[in-house]
Amino acid sequence: MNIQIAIVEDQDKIRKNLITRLDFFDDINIIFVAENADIALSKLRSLSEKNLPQVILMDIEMPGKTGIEATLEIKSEFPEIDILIQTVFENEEKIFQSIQAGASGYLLKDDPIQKYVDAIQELATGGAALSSSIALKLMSFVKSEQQQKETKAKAAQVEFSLSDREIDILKGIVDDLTEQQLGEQLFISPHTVRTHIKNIYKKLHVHSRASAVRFAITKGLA
Amino acid sequence: MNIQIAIVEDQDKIRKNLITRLDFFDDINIIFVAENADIALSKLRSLSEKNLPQVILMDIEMPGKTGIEATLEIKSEFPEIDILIQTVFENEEKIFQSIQAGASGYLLKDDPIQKYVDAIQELATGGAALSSSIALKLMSFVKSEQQQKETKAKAAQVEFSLSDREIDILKGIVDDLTEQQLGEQLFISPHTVRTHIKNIYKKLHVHSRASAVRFAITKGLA
DNA sequence: TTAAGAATACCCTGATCAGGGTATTCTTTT
DNA sequence: AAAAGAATACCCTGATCAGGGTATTCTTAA
Repeated sequence: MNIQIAIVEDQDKIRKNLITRLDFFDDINIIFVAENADIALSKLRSLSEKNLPQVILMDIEMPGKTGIEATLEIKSEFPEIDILIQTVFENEEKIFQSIQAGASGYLLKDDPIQKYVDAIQELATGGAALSSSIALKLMSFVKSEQQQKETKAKAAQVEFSLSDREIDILKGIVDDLTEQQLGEQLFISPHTVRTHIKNIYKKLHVHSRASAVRFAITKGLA
Repeated sequence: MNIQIAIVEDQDKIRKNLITRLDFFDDINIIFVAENADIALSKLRSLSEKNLPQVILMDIEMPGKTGIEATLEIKSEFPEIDILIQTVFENEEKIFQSIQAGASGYLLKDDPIQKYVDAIQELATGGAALSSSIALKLMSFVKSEQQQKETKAKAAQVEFSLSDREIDILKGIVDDLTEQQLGEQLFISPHTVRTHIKNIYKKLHVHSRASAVRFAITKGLA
């Protein structure tokens, strides 16, 4: 099948290189090339809907509007166009920003041209495309997103050296139990609960249940 | 470069199919094949460290231990082995579980064999490999993960119909201000603060600052 | 235009909390 | 054997909170 694409890239050399290498593939038609985001946008606006590119190859580092800003704008005006970000740097921050902005893929500039072609084809058929190192970063993000919560809790406990018993008490505070109720639940005197709470406050440098709850939840101890 | 792999797959047909198709590639050596997780584990244990496979192709749907459980076990015993999950279903839940368990890649069984080879090579060189539809799911997860946080806060405010002023008060509670302090900060009488707090409690069905803080933070209002 | 909601303000009372002590027992570490 | 930390328990006092009212003003929506 034939895929219409556009290229947005400020550097002459890279742009020309891309064109010649992609031109080699018969099923990929480069319908326009722009050297910055604004030119790209005005070209897009001048096209009739049925002549729009399906995929835009977008450089991330550009003078003026960055590829991320351009992606945001293009996606809001032309949501059906898939954007394939290309960059030389594996900057984690930028990767997430691009995804946020609505990019459908992320390639590194030293990926072989076949990768580009594969990626373009996958985007055109409704998938996403990621360089393997980018995929790795994404996966570790997803992985840590969960694990961090678990690991973090123990780290916080160690950092503030709360004892196991104090964690019990802290959880009770988060659950909004009175000293009385906590005592009953843990089979200790409410006086003891009070003592524990005082010690917890000292360790966490807080002076109220409200801030203890805030601490516990934000540190993942709840 | 030569890559040593192993295959864990319960279905005879698929297993044989994989073997013949992968055998075609000279730089991929299948050093063993197992029909379930336990057999795979014992084979791994019988090998000396330098003869371990670099990559294991793991079916996710298997009788007995699932591919996810197997991945967890293998990764804890042999962390340096990369695991490439393969499945027929694009089950979101399973994808995340696999990543959690430590898988380095995720393929669909109808991906062409070249994808398998590419994926194996990328894993062997330290990257990750994802089918394009899986990549898409991952990206939307990452995307929504951020956006949800923003959207959620307003949704919660609407859901519990807290007024803007009540949100001010709620934030003060999270910041551990007394009624007195809150009054000074918002230029209103502490009595008024009290009234607002009572109304907030009624709307949120809570009866203390601690639970209000918990609510505010977990709903993203803080 | 009338009702409802939001923001303001005040009163009262009992409950709970916060912070200050002190003390005993047990385990663990030095 | 001594010191330190953790868990237990009790006392006291002033501060703050929670929940129950009532009331006025203003805006917005029915």
